[in-house]
Amino acid sequence: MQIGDLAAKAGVTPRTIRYYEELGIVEPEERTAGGFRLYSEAQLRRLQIVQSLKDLGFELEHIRTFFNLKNCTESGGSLARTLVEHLAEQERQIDERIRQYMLMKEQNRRAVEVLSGCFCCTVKVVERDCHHCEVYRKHDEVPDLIECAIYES
Amino acid sequence: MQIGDLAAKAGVTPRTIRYYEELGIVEPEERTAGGFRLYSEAQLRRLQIVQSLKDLGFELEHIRTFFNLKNCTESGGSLARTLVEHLAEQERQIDERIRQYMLMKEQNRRAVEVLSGCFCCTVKVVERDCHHCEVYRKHDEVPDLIECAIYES
DNA sequence: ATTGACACTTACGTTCACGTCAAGTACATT
DNA sequence: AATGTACTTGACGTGAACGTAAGTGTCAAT
Repeated sequence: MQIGDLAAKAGVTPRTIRYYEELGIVEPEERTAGGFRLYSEAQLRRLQIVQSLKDLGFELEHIRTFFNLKNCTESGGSLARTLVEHLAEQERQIDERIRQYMLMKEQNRRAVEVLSGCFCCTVKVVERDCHHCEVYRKHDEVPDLIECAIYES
Repeated sequence: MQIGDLAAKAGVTPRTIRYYEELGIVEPEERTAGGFRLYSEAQLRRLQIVQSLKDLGFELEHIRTFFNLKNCTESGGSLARTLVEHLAEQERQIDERIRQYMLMKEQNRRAVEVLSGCFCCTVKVVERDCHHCEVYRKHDEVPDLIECAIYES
């Protein structure tokens, strides 16, 4: 399988594959006498794994270290532990990301709530009876829609 | 308040503030005779709003148009809808990401389980007589990423 | 008046994940 | 042997959000 075929199957461009090779993420299984890269299903699977990891928000450098981890045989029997440690660290990062997303979600929810429920908070319009706007009117400020959305719930 | 003070209060660098000014997001309230930018609490609040919007995934260019939109009366109430739509889409993406992370966490947990309990599961070694390996091989349950780590080389 | 801390503009540098040429080479088919 | 397509390496380009440096000016205080 040449690089173009692999690229098509993996849904990426040849450039992407060469870039990954440059980073040490995917190596061609072999080369033709003329220098053409040749791949097998194994590389396709690896590319798919890379896509998954990318979708999860991991950077290519991180992905590379993950793949390299298993190529380091000198650690001998402790490799299992190394992997476990790596995975533990990964889990901490996942937890942190989930926490961040939860926070974003909460902010998001509040923003949507305000924007949906408070139609008086439109451009340059200050309704007299709107609680949200009232705060701003007191300070003689035209309510900023976005301010209102983010901070007043 | 000079740019350095504002930057400190907003938790950004002066460069960032100048950059925002360049983009038309934050203008100094006035300038000294010598050209120093002077700010008030209003600009601090706006910077905080920008941070919030950034956290919500908006790009600076997008943020700029939002701020500009509120100064243009003809947009009427459509700005609120635009924002709500964006936030709804944003929420879907957040949910999806959280779901993915949860999946990954589960995969991770199982991988740690295997690796901790089964020391034969080192790189390139899948012991035929290993109970743990056998179980996971039978049920084809070894998670993708870790399968790669354990079974491939 | 001098110092030191801060500010000013201009402009090039950085990171990430590739895109996009360019000039030349290889492979498969006719 | 000729053709057409895909491949090769190398190098420069992209965009978002700033970082960093150079050279110079300003402000408040001593």
